[in-house]
Amino acid sequence: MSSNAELKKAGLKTTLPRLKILSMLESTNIRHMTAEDVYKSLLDSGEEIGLATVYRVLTQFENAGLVIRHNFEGGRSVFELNDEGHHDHLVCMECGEVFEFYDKAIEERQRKVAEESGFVLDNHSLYMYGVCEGMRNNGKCSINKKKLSSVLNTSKR
Amino acid sequence: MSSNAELKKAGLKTTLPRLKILSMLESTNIRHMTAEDVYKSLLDSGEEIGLATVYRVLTQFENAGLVIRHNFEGGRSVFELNDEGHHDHLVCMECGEVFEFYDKAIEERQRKVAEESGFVLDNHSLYMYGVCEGMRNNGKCSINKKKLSSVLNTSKR
DNA sequence: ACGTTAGTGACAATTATTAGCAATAAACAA
DNA sequence: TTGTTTATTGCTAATAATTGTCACTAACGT
Repeated sequence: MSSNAELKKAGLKTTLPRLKILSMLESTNIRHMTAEDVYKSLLDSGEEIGLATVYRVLTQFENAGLVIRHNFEGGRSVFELNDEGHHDHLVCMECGEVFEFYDKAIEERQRKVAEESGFVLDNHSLYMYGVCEGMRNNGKCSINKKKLSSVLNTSKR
Repeated sequence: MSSNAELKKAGLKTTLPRLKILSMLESTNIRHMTAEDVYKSLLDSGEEIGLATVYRVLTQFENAGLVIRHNFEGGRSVFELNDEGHHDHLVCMECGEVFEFYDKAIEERQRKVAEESGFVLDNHSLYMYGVCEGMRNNGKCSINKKKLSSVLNTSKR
C-alpha cells in the first residue's frame, strides 16, 4: 500500500511532511528512532521539516496506530513502524542494538494475569536489558553504529 | 532492619536527608512515587529537603538497589521501594492504580529467550496497561486518589 | 481557480532532571 | 568533645526533551 493510502486509512490528511516522514520510516533500515533521529535523517536527505512537526506527526501516527512509541530506559521516546505484528524487545546496553522477539507463552500468560486481576488490557510492553553476544565476545556489534544514539541513554547518570 | 543500618549496608553515609527519604518510603502506603511526589510528601510532614537532593538520593538508592526506577508511559521516572522480590506491573490508565504480580512462567520464558539470543540479562521490565475492574464498573477505584498524579501521564496527549 | 480549514514552521514556553558551587554536616582521629 | 577532612546539601542556573502559540501556507471540496 502506498504511504498516501496508508495516511488516508489512518484518517490523516495527506500532507507533504506526513508523507515524507512515513515513507522515510518505511524505507530506512533503522527500526527504532527518536523524534530527533527522524528529524535529522530527513535533513540528511535534504528534506526540511520542522522538529515540532516531526513530534506532532509522530504522535499522530502513534494515535493512528501507524507507529509504536517505546519508553526504553533513559526516558526519551523511541518510535518504531507498526508494520509487523506485536513483539517485545531485548536491548543491548553496550551497543544499543535492539532485538525483537515474540513468545507465545509469554503473551498467553499476560492475558491470563490481566484477566484474573479484572483488567481489560489496552497494551503492554516488555523490555529486557542486557549485553549482547557480540559486545561480550569481542566488544563489537555487527550492527550499524547509527543505532547507538537513538536508543541508549544519553545522560551520563 | 533500621533505615540507618540499611544505608550503611548500601554503602551510603547516613545523612539526615537520606534517612528521612528512606523511612518515608518505608512507611508510606503509596508504593509508586515520582521524585516530586517524594519531595512533596516530605514537605507535608514538615521536612524541608531540596528537590535536587531528592533526585540525587533516589538515584543513589537506585544504584544501591534500595529502590527500583520505573519508566511507565508518560516519561517521568517513578520509584518504588525494593523490598519485596521482583514483580511486574499492571497499570490502570483511568485511575492510576498499580497492581503488582509475579508469574513464574513468564519469568522462565524470558530467561529462555535471552539465553537463545545470546544475551546476558541485566534486568527487565514488563508493564501492562489497561482499565481496572472498579473503573469499568462504577467509575471509581478503591484506592487513594493520591496515587493519581504520580503514575499517570501528565500531558493531555 | 478559490475559499475554508487544517497543517506547518519558527520560536517561545514548559517540564523533568542535572550541574555548579558555596555552605554544612558526617565521620573519625586527637 | 573538638577540630579537620571530605562527602553531602541546598540554592539556583542550565540542559534536554517535548509541547504551545500563532502567523503563514498548503490540501480538499466546490
